[in-house]
Amino acid sequence: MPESSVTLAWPGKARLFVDDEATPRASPPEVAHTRCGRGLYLFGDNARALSELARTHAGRIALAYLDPPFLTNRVHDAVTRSRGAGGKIVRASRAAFDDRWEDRGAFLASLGRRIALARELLAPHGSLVVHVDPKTSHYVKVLMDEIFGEDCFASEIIWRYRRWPAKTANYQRVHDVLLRYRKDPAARPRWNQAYEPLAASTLATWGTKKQNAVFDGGRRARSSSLATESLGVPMGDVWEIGVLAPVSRERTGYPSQKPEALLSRLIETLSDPGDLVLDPYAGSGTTLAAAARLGRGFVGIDQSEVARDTTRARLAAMGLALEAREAPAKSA
Amino acid sequence: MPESSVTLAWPGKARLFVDDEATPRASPPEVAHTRCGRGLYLFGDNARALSELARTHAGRIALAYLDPPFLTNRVHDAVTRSRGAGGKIVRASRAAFDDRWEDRGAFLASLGRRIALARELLAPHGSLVVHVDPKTSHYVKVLMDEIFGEDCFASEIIWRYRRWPAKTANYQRVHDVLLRYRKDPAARPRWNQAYEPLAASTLATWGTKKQNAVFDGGRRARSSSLATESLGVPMGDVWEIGVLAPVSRERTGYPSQKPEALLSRLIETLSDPGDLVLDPYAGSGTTLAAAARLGRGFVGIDQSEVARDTTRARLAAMGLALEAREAPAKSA
DNA sequence: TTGGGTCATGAATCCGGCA
DNA sequence: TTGCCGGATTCATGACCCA
Repeated sequence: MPESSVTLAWPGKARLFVDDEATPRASPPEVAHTRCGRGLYLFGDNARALSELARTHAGRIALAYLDPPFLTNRVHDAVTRSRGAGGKIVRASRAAFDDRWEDRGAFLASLGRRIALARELLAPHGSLVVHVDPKTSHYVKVLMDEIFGEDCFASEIIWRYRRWPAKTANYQRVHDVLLRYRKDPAARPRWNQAYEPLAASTLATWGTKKQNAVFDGGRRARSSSLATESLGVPMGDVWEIGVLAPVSRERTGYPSQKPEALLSRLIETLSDPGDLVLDPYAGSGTTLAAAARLGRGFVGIDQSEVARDTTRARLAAMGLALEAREAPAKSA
Repeated sequence: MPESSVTLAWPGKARLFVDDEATPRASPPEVAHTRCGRGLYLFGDNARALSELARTHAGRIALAYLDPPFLTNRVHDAVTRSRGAGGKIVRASRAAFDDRWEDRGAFLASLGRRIALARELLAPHGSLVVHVDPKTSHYVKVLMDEIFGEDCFASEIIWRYRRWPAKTANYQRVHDVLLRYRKDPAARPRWNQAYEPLAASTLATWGTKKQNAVFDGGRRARSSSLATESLGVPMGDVWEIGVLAPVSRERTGYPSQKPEALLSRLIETLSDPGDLVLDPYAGSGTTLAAAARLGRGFVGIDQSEVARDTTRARLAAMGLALEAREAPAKSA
């Protein structure tokens, strides 16, 4: 069956793989490379940075995590708090990233190009995860089917969270979507099996012991309970992880910050210690922090000064310093 | 922003609204209309049946639920169990529906045409829900954005279930996707607010009392706990509902049968008693049974004899009989 | 150290006021 | 009329304090 025969079409789609694309803002001309422990941080436009990495990191990335803006058509601010003279808390906000686009086509062209560039850096056993919301996920999935090939699609992961209620005549949105693709479905993938707790109904009937399917002359009989402890159910594709609490110590003030628990689960299951994790939309640096904590190397990219400063402070708090700049590689 | 500028493209997409489409099998030539209490059952090709309904039911449907095949490229069998001579259980299987397609384009053309036809039957306050899996949902969503207009998109509902764990080097799939669109975003929608239980952490801190945000001259002050009981948190778009247990009383043997709890939630929140619910892929009749139980009228359509027989038995068990055939309406 | 009670506050959505 | 802005609403949850 020719599965990839259905694709997205829009005026100007050809821009997708052209360097001179319509980005919301002028990008800084050069990419600054900085070391940080076993990690690397690139300050500059991520498309340009990914192109440069092709010379040094092709085929070396175990996990690429992309958390692009969600096509909100707004500028998002970072909020910093400090104590003023009278002990009063003073709030300041700086633009962290610009999520305004000419139209959906421009958004998809920009994202698609970066996905394709990041894909080139993946090891055969590697995978790439894109984090989106349920308004954009469908377009992005069809685009990724075209870029990767549909047989490389691995999972639609649902991140389910709880948050403040809003009055609306609709089911309230309480999930994000993570799309995972593999570089090469023929290669043995990186995979560290994780488990989640048994359902309450299972615990009531079976306790924490393993169940064993019993067959009676080809027919299914009542399962028996084994002496072995169950590890739990294999991790599913719906993850219940809390959003960052407003007063969480983890919170940096950077908008759209993701919880480290989410990234830790991805990194632990999809990479081994010592592997390299890539985040081209590094933002507050959650991916890099989680990777470092789990003994993985990392490559982070962002073009926003607020993002760079936030990440630097965050890694410094972990004892990792962004070192002095290396000479930027000449752009290709 | 011209949002609908991105659409799906495939060879032969023009077939979408043409009557002579590529269906996997020849469809029966006529549609048989049967009454059933306050309900209506149409036996025959659902595209033809929906066209016929345009003459009698245009603008009358509060909720259309479409549970099409998931592009599995297989024939799905219904299994019936009966006791044979020696008291032994004898199993028989009959083909229930054919889910083989020339390619994805043919599948989308067929489904899209039926979605467009069902849309015509919706009341202004009505909505249409398509039930798919995470492999097809993305294509269907982009198609529906084109049919309805993107501002009519209401929710991506995640149905999360638990099932027997399988060993696989991937996150196990434990969810289906339901896409909801509204006919007219300007009309006041049918909406009966439902609630789910408060989170454990909230119960621990606040009990079952409502919280109240307090503002002190524009600035945020400490929230207070009110005397009023909280109703719980408004229903979200991730629903945890068990699949039918293999031995459930509800189970009919029809493949792909959905739990009545899932349909009941949709019907209760999106329609009022006395409203009409439509299911063009009626299958085992879950939607019709749930609608009847909740005091809604229904219109069911299916072209499979197994489906019709299963539905008839199911409704009969509820005290509803499919009456003798009416004269089929002449096709347009 | 631990556990219970209290504190602080994010950000979706609606609505009313005002330009 | 329409569109923008800011106030009101409301759970969720880690931090913090104290015994």
